[in-house]
Amino acid sequence: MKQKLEKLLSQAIQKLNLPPVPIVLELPKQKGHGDLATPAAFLLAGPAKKSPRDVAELIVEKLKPLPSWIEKAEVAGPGFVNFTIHHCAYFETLGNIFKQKGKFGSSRWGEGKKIILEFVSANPTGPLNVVSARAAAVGDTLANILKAAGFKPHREFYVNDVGHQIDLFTQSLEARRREARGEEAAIPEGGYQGEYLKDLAQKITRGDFRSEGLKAMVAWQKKSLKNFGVVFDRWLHQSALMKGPKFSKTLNVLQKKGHLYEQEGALFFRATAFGDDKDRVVRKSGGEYSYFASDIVYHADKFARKFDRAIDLFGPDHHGYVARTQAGVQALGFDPKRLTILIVQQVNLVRGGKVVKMSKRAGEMITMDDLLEEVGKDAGRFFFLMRSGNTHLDFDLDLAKKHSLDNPVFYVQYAHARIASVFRKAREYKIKFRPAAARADFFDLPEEKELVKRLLEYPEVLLRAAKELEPHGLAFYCLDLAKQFQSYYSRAKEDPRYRVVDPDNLPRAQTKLYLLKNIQIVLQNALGLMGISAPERMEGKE
RNA sequence: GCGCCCGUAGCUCAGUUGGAUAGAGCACAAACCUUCUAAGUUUGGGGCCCCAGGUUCGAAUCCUGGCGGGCGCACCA
Repeated sequence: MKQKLEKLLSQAIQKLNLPPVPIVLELPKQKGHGDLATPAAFLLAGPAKKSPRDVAELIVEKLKPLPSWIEKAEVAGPGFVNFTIHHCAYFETLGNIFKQKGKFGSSRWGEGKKIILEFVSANPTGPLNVVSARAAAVGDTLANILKAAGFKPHREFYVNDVGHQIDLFTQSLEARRREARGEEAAIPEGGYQGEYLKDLAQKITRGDFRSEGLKAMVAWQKKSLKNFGVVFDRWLHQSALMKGPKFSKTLNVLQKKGHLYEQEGALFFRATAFGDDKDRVVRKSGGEYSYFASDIVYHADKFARKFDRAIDLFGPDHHGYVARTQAGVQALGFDPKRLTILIVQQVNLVRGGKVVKMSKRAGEMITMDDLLEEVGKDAGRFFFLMRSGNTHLDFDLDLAKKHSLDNPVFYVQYAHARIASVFRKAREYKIKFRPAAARADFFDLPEEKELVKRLLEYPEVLLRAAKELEPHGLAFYCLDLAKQFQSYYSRAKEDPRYRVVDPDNLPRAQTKLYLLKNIQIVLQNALGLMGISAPERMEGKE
């Protein structure tokens, strides 16, 4: 419908001998401004040497005679052209949604390109925290969104199982074991104090502490993520990457291109040549390679594995690494645009209106497992997805676990469940839903047209989320759609024309069931992408 | 000091890439239950879009300079 109108408009502009301009069609915010509007006349006012209003008038003239699906086209305001679309045309579009079902909203924008998303990638030294949970929700949902937009996404977790932190972890674990045997032992400076190491130290009976300890931590993180609905395609261990031939090969490439130099016994990468503020150490003077070295190799490996694009989600404490990582990729000769680094910002847990203070040292931590247990997967994911990833998030624990409709995730799920409930009611009345029995002439209430307009927005919302790599638009869309539906539904109390299940008027009932089914499809699609369940009925009333 | 992010209703935040009179939820005030789920809906008040310049038909949105907040600036990962 939109495309058809765009075409008509560009034809009209051509007939006026005006230069082609990109046609923008937007949904007017104001009621009374029609269903679609274009500001095209503003862009053409200059070349035409006329006022925007006059140009708009000319365009409307040239559009005549209007096709039957356009009710009217009028000039308004300083030069907008507003179109009112016949409600039958909206009814027709429902057929598309109904036919496409779970595919409605998908596109081929990504052209089947392979895209790797690396996220969470927390150190295997302890349980996952709430920022990791946020990264998991955002990363996983982005992968789903990109898939719907025509990419082939791959989820990867990079396990940093090498280096100083791992040494500390091993030493802490050993200290806990000696402690358990009644020996005197101290956790090393900067080591890991958490209680979980006490349990772990007792469980490990054979093999070496380092590898068994890491194995247990990775398994734990894997389990936490699975409970949150996030399953990675691959867990890549840094140690494996460093053992392979790729490591020296990649560094040789940098060496040959002259991007490395030695100074004071250390090997430096000339990151400043690519926009970073400092050159970065690749091999320390002690002979060990830095974390950064392995990260460059990892990114080279991503592109060597034929991924067209790579997306990294970094935690708030790593944003100083963005410039050097981009620099590394560029120095290796890859187009830096192929790598996008997103920052997942800090999470403040709020309880009773106050930020929950956490201290890692004192062991006062709320982990991802704690959060999941307290608020559940659905609320957890929805709350993380309500905000853009790169802004700080206040996570209201009290609200998230409320089983009432103040809770946005419940509100959306309730809309879905309510539709399911209407269908159950229809069966009680022996009304068998037949989509083909829906009729345009019973699709006549203004709210119904508005609802379909909302449904038609969904593909654009989804595509936009994919382009911007921002899932929060989807969450807001669900809320808007749910609200619009609830409002429509509620009118049945005062006005029988809004009642769906009316055994005395079967065509009307069928038409409304058809509309509701389409709303349900879109809600299911959106919730599905976010990894949130779409329940048939709401339970657990408090 | 340098870099990145942020500043919109009392609070938490949207704002369709520069469009019409800036929106939602919560909170506050009021109205509606012989119902397809009131676990709901409707209405109302509430704004120097941090400040000052600039760009143009038009700015919350873009540019410059400030102010305020967060984070980062290791031969740690």
